Amino acid sequence: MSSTEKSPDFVREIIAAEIASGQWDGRVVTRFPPEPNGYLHIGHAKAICLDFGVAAEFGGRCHLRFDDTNPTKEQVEYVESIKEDIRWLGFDWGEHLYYASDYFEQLYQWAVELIQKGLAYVDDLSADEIREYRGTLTEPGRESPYRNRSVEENLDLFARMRAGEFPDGSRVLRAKIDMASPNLNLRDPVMYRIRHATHHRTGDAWCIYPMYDWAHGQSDSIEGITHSLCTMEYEDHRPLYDWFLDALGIHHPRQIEFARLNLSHTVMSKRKLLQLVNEGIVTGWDDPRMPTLSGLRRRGYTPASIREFCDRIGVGKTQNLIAVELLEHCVREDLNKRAPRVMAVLHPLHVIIENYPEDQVEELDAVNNPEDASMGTRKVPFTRELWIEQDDWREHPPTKYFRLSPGAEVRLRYGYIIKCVGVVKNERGEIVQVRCTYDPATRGGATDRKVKGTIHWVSARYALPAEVRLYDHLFLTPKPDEDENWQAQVNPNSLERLTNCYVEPALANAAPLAHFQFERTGYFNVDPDSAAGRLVFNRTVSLRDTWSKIEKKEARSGG
RNA sequence: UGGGAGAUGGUGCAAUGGUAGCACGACUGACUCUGGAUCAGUUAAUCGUGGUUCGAAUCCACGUCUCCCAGCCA
Repeated sequence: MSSTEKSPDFVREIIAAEIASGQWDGRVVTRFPPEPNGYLHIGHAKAICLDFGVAAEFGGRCHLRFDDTNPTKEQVEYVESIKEDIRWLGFDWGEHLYYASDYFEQLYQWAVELIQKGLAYVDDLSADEIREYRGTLTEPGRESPYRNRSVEENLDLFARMRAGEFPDGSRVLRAKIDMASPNLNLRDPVMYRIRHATHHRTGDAWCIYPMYDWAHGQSDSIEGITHSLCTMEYEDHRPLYDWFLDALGIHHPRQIEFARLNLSHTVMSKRKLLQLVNEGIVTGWDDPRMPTLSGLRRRGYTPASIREFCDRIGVGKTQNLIAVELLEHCVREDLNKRAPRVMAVLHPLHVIIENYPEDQVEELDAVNNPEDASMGTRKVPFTRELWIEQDDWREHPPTKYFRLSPGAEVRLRYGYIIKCVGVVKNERGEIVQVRCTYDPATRGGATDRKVKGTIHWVSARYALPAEVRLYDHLFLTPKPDEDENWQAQVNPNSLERLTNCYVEPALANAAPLAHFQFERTGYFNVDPDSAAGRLVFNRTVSLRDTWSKIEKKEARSGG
């Protein structure tokens, strides 16, 4: 094994061993089974990369199957977004798009079969009574008084449940397993409940709907799935998964559980994400601060960076909390290679170059991406009046500050070396203008003069106004979930809108979602809110900032 | 006080009875027309106690701690 090669995770090890021993006829079929009750998030990306990745590596296939067994929570809007997000992430289910609802009739027939075998019964207990009869974690449950109805009566009642003769909640179909099992999932689990609700695909054809446990394994079986990969909380369900398949004597996939992804400074449960949306804490499922795939996409994350992230976090069984910094690292790494560089001033400060001719304009050559010469160069207009970053000028520079200050010199990126010769302040004593002179012999950096700092700039005459949205972690603490009052952890400053920014003219026609590096600042993309004449950018992630660390350290040591 | 699953640097993942390694982070330094990138280096870990063994992160025993399960959700 070469040192760069990653060792396979335990899931791939298991599958490889089975295939090597001749199981499954060498076929590997997996599935990604989302419920269309919300948008996909980065945690789903881990599962998608595993499900589709494993299938591809073993020459098999991966199905996309919507687990749509609960009409009251599901919507077509969600199925469309899920399909879009999976495609965007870079995976393809080909012909293999399925819905659990396609199997409702087969599931019904199999339920009838279990009734006939004496393995299922109709229960008239109410939901509350069923809970009461179920017992507790430490005490066994009790058998329902309806548990020993005749096969005929069960068949009749079940048929009438389907026919709509009974109101919601009046009866359920249960598997007859073991009310004393230490595994609660085996205490006669509910298979069907009555719900007179319109389903987004089957309409009003059904008023009884299968529960997850009853639908999932059998759907896997119908599709010939070999490996049903799911998260750890389903481990306790595996005995039930196996029980149904064995009772029916049908194709029996292997369920393997892995640990779900937890990411720092965010929440991942669909319930909580929905709450953030509904309560207006974010602007929608695709708010750039959300850990949803649509949010990450709008934020400027690339599919490759998310796939790389999923690859790096690995697949195991231990509960984890991945630092969001790793995700940020992955997107920087990817964007460093592909994002064109451009200059943009976020907090503008006016600079006048006193000895530069008023009417002169020079077109300076700028490199589009130093990491990739094939991306070429562009022209950037240089004029007497410029905008520079407020932070690139200090009246009283701290030590190790390499930028502009009274009497100091800096290089303007791709331009000239300038020297600060004065400032203009307003009545309140605020600096409104920095006066400089330039050295005409240093155009394009053509000099061996040593200047420590290089700063970015835009021409005041040619720059385009823009809005820039800066984002920070949605939550203040790494693990907001662990607090009952998780919403109190929301970061009130997770969004900062800068409406007075200037970008270089090359950005005039930037396409929505296009990625850029604003030199020395960070990676940004064009927000869909952007329009001609009203450019809007999102900061995907800042550049690594060594200076801010130095500054903090100096401040700490009293320097 | 039921059942299930886990525990390796700050974080995540390896090592499958034989030198505890990789990545992120943090910290040094080199280089640089981005205080970016790149390069070199440093830091830092086997939950505890016993046992088996020439040798234990790995096997055994007993503890400890964490997570999941009492939906007619998935």
